[in-house]
Amino acid sequence: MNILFKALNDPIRRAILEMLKEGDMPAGDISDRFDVGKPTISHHLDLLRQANLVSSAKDGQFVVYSLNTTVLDEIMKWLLELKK
Amino acid sequence: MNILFKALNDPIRRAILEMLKEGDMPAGDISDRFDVGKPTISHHLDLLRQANLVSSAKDGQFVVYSLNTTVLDEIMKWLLELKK
DNA sequence: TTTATATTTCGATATTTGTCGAAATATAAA
DNA sequence: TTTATATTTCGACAAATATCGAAATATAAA
Repeated sequence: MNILFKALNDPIRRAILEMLKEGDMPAGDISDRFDVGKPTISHHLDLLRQANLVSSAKDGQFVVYSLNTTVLDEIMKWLLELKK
Repeated sequence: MNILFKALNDPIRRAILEMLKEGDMPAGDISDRFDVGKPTISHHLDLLRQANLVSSAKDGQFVVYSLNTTVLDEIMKWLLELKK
């Protein structure tokens, strides 16, 4: 829960998730769309993976990232509980 | 959106929201339930108010805080969009 | 008016976080 | 095998954040 909110608490990471919604993407392509260095994006991707919001798979020299939305249910459940 | 996720990215602030779900509460009573100082809680309450997650009303010498769940819709909408 | 209680503001500090360039690792292409 | 491309790891640094004690502010009680 903690790590989930932490992962979502950054505009770049949220934008990455929105991008991955349109389809899987290698790290480099993700990086190209932001004005920060590759090591920074790599770090953001690492946090997203720790939160289980993305998964990654190696494809040749590329590392392809995919969105995983199932963990979002946890947050939604928490939010809905608060609204009850 | 940014400020909302930021406000939710702290276990104490989330616990405060859960407490306020059970009913309005003055700052002191909230503070009593945590192992951090009153200035710290005051700061957390300030962040929650900035995010519009709580409102406060003065009642004599007390400042009573109330939960405001309407802004949570914004997050839920964003989460649902991601799952589409 | 003086004293007590409730809360916030201020100033300082330790920790966390986002960022970078350089170096390391891994795979592909020449 | 050498060179090029993709990505991550490392080490460092600046900015943001959580926390505290002391002081300031506001209201209530004596």
